[in-house]
Amino acid sequence: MTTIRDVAREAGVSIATVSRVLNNVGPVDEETRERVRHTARRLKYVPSALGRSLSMKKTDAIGLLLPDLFGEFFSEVLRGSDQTAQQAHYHLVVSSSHNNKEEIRAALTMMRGRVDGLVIMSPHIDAETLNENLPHSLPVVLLNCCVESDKFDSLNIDNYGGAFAMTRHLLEHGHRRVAIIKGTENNIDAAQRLRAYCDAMRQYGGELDERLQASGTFSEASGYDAATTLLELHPRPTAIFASNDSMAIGALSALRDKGVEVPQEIALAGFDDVPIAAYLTPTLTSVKVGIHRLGVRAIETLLHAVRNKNAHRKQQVVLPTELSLRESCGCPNATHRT
Amino acid sequence: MTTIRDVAREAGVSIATVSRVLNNVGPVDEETRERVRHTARRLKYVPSALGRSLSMKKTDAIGLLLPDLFGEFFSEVLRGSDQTAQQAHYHLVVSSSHNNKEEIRAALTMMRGRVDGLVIMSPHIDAETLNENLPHSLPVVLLNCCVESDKFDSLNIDNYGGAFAMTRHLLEHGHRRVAIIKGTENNIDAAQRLRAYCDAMRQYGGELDERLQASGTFSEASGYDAATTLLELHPRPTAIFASNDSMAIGALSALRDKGVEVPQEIALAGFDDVPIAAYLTPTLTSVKVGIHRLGVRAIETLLHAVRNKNAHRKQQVVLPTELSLRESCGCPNATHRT
DNA sequence: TGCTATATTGTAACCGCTTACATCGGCGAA
DNA sequence: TTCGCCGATGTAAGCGGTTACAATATAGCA
Repeated sequence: MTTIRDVAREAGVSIATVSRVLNNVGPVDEETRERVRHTARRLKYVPSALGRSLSMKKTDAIGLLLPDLFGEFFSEVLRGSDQTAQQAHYHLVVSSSHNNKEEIRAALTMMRGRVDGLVIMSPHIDAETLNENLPHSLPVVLLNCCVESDKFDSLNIDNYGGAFAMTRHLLEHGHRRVAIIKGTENNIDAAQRLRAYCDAMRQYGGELDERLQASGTFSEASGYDAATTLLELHPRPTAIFASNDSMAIGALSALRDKGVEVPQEIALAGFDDVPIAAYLTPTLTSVKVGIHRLGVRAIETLLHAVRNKNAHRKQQVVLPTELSLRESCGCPNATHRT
Repeated sequence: MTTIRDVAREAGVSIATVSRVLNNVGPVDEETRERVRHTARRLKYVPSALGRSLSMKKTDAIGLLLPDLFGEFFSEVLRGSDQTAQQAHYHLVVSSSHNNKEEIRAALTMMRGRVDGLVIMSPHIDAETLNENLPHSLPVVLLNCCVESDKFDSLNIDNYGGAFAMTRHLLEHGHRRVAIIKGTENNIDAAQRLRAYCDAMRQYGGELDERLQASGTFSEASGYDAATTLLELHPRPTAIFASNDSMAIGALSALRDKGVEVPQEIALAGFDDVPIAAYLTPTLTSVKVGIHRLGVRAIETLLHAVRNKNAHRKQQVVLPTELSLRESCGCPNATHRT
């Protein structure tokens, strides 16, 4: 692999001159410039990002830590992030499936020195672990983490607001036995959504019954199983609120297999509003989060921190949600495809 | 940020000793070892990946170039890749939306020196561009690229075989007017699938009619539109083969909106067999590619190349496909959920 | 002609790490 | 005792860049 020294030798100049030419900095004689350019091209020279990073103390890369990569949710976050990072000429170093502190710790140290900043999406992390494993100077954006600290920028989905609004919406359809398919145990999103569901049920005359709270793990399969379980109840719930769209899709499948009409016999709603929600049969009512935008915002926030060398005032933002009302909840004038 | 020098100074040893302790290499007195370890911990020292990479000439990172990040297909490839890379203690540097040569070129040089190897998934790249922009020594695995060269490891989906089998399957259901929703123009996968469709139609008594070949771009929306167009034909097609699952999902949605029963009035099949295919209504018949496995294989192949310093014999592999027969094609004993 | 300002280029230090080689005691064998 | 060996540690040369500073040449000007 050709280095800057090879180019310098071939062009008969010093490495400083080569560097100057290639970075368009400092005065260089036009003829020399041309000669260096030509030599570099001839030798197919490409500067090593590594050497540059080391001496410039910046890597032009940012790390993205995700708990998982399964399903449309993460894929959308990633898409938004990649797009935004790329526009700013940054690279994305992705790392997923960090489901406990130890894995997170390992990932954090692995990223060390490799990236200029970090977007962390981890329902399991706490402020202490972060402080212990991150240099104070490294810009970090927490995405949907349950860390309450004004030392970090954070972006959170309004889980409570969204779930509350959706539960209330279902209740306003006249349902009283509204079931919920819960998300993964100990998951902060899952917990907040569940709490909102309970509060709304209590507040708007829903029938609060523990048996209406089925367990799930945010996967299609768990949604399928949960719905199957719920169908065995007497009396059956008349509406099901799945804590995310994947489980709603699984539930939908189960209901269909059992010959239950949605929304006529049982209404259904999800959370996240993934792109395919609008293409399901029936179209799926969901809590719109703006996942792609979430990724975009995360990177934007991080880049801002990077540019200010992390000396800026940290912001804790809660992104509002809205309801995407479609057929599955029984809305008469459902928006079909948005 | 503390460096190895800080630790050395604090511990009263040379940087060489610190390095030896931290890497468990060479003989070090037990007491010294303990002292260094303790100092490192006290100073919260974490070796910089950058410095290490530069001197070791390896980055422990591999690059993944994707054409896009939209939908479950890429998300699954990525998931398989990440999982495999992580197990081998490698990082993934992801970069997407490279839709023309220039963007690819840019991405290739950006990756330069940053990664130990590259997985390239690009329907648009050609061997020449690759050779010109990559050092000969850099291990590369081509994923679904239309490059015919024994200079590169490559992994290809058996587009032709899969599409041929699916078209044939639809014809064997008794359909003669089988329509296809084509993929993005100039896309190699799209072209191969179309060719197989035509061949199968010709060979097994299908009605070869250009109007049965609707345009699409691999997105749900384009599938929706294509199906809408196809429904206006007289006579209508009795089966639709979408070139990927996203378009099949869009088509399904369109058919339902028009009150067309699937599979009774029109049979439907997709390609890729994304995870949710088994959860749709009706469950979607598709060509199973094993997307996750594709990502796994790509990384495995690449790591093999990395370990052999790219001096191994390159292999061109075509991954077989199989049919996942479910309800949407009208199969009586459809596999429901696999 | 001598002096200074300026344009161009080179020298070398540094970024943080690994590692080949040198150094230095201490110990067993001749 | 003396020599060679070995274990423990330090020294310094890279890895591939950037850049402050020095050096040189050239031109402008008094």
